[in-house]
Amino acid sequence: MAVTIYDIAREAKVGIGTVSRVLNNSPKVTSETRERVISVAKRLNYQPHAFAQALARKRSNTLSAIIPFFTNYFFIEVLQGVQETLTSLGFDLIIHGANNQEQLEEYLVRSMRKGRVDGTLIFSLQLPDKFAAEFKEKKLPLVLVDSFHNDFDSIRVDNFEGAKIATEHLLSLGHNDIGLINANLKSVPAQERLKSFLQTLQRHSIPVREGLVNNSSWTKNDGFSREAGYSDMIKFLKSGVKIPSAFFVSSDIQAIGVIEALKEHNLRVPDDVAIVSFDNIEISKYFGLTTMSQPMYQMGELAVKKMIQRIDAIDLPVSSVNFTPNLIVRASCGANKNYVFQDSN
Amino acid sequence: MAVTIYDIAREAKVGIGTVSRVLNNSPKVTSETRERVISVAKRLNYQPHAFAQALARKRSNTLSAIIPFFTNYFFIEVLQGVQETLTSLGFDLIIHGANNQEQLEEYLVRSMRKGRVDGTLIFSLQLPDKFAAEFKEKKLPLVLVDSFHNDFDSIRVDNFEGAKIATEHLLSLGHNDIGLINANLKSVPAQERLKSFLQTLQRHSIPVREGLVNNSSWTKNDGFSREAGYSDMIKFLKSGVKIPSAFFVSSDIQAIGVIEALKEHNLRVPDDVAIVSFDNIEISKYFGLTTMSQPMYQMGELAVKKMIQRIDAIDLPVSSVNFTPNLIVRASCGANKNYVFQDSN
DNA sequence: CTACCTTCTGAAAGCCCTTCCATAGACCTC
DNA sequence: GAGGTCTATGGAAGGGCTTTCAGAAGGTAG
Repeated sequence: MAVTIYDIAREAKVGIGTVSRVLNNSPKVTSETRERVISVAKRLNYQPHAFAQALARKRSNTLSAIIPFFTNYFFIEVLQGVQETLTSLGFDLIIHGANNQEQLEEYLVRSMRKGRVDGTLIFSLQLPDKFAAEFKEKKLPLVLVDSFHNDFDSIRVDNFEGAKIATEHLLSLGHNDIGLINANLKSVPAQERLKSFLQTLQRHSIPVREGLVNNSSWTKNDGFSREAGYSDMIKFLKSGVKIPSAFFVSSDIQAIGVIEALKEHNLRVPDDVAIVSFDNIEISKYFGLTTMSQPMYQMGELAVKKMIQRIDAIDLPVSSVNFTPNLIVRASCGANKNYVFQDSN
Repeated sequence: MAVTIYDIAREAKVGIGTVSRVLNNSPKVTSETRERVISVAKRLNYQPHAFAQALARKRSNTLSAIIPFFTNYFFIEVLQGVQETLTSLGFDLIIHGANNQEQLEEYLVRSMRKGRVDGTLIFSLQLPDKFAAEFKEKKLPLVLVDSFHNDFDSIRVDNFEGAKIATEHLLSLGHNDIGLINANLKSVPAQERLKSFLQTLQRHSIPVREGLVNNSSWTKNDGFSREAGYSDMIKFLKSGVKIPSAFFVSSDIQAIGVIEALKEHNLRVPDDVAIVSFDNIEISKYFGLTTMSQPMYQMGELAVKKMIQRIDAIDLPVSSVNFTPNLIVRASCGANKNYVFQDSN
């Protein structure tokens, strides 16, 4: 039924070895037989059987990606980078959306199934120690994106540098009384963004008034949510602390809630309060948010390149890359009075 | 190096056939030998080799999904339904993001590679005739989501019913002068939504004034874009036609542009103009859009179920399912004065 | 013309599994 | 106790490919 190399061999009056050699561009075939085989293969509309190839080659040319389920623009973008790079290399991508620890582990087990995939990409999820050990021991290629582990390649965003740029942007606009609406300090990015915010102000000798630093106590999504931003801002407004002229908010999604809360108290953004946030998720453009953009596509691209290197040489020294986020100036900081949002910005 | 059933057979002092039977839960094994084999397999940390299995079973237990990368939220939601259902069935999902016709075709070719996948899901993309014929001839399972072809199973949203519900919702709120901001009529959903809008008004004996029906001339994304909504609304406002009390807008993303345009002309939503749109994309809740929600997760779920059926019986009659969208009442129609958006609604 | 290389080729082995087939042994039956 | 049935089991075959290996064919040199 399906065309195999045996069919081609018969029709072209050669052996199967020769057919295989032709199809794999081995140099040791006369151009005459090569032509003959190729023409027969075309005529029969031959398609190689991927699994048989993978079995014989001990190489599947597919990767798996484990992702916290992608309601989030960040992943789509990164994924696009991953996927296009992979395609250009002839690889396939198996997607696993994990909503919780349990699923993550199930998918890790699957990814470890011998031969199934050549490597695994993990996005924004903490690698459990148990699996770290197992991947390491079995020498299975693993690359972390937006996550970190000492023993594996990782690609992250430099939260430190990003928060610094964001804070300095506000400083450069003349603000010298700046508040912080942060996520929950349980999250590493929140810790880093806080630390960098404080250090930057210190370096510029700007004091931070009591009550201006607000770390979220929300646990859901580590406080990276609209709800957290909204309620933390409401809490601040009710605290009686004098409102600063600007806020650095640790994520766009929180900033949306923050703006909502400000609006309810008749405070306009940016006229009364300037806002700079972090992430540049898709909807931030609809809100005119000035924010720190992560080079998502490139991160995906690089993740794949690292993975390929790792597959080819599993014992390469581990590397960790930090991407510096870019400042996107829109309306919320007050610097771009003419901001009109377009589908492309 | 890697543990195979031969290793297990040797250690457990049985034949490989027995090992295989145990691992596949065949009933014809004594519980005694079963136990022995299982304990050895556990001890050796045996993992079956997926490709060898696929080769022997002629079944790969993986599907491919071809997706337009730009439709973001819709497909992500659907995908979640697809992926979770698939996982529960032990299937894997290979993702192909197609940005253009060329890529679509490349991925179709890949999906047809013998044995690679058991079936292909196509999202929101038109299946080229050439491939339709080939899939049909080779009897490769194919299911279309948010797309249609006579020869294959498809799962869609009932645009007709949706537009009717949306229009009737506006009528029920007392509007009897309603405009339409539609996408480009090149797109089938736009055609259906227009037709249903007109028929519904006619059925209720509501006349449609000259100039109230606005079909977009944008070609990018068939006019399903914020830009199109914005500029089509601006054009309407400049046309001199008296503004109706409500608009049905053919997609949420357009509605966002429409609202922007209205705002610029100092028209408030819903006080001056009520808006109902279509899709219920994620960000619509941030804008308080009253809209028609598509049961995206369920569509994904059903797509998988159909696919599994199709794989098991390729000659089943072709089926086409239409999901009826749900009306989500938020602020933009004026019916829900208390709407406060929450992360969950 | 023989001996020796080279180059190309066919076929077998191997990748790891499932499944079919034949057989050994247990158990019945008359 | 011979003949028959049934069940559990071992092992070969087969799935489609790559790769190794040995040998055929052709060329070169002495």
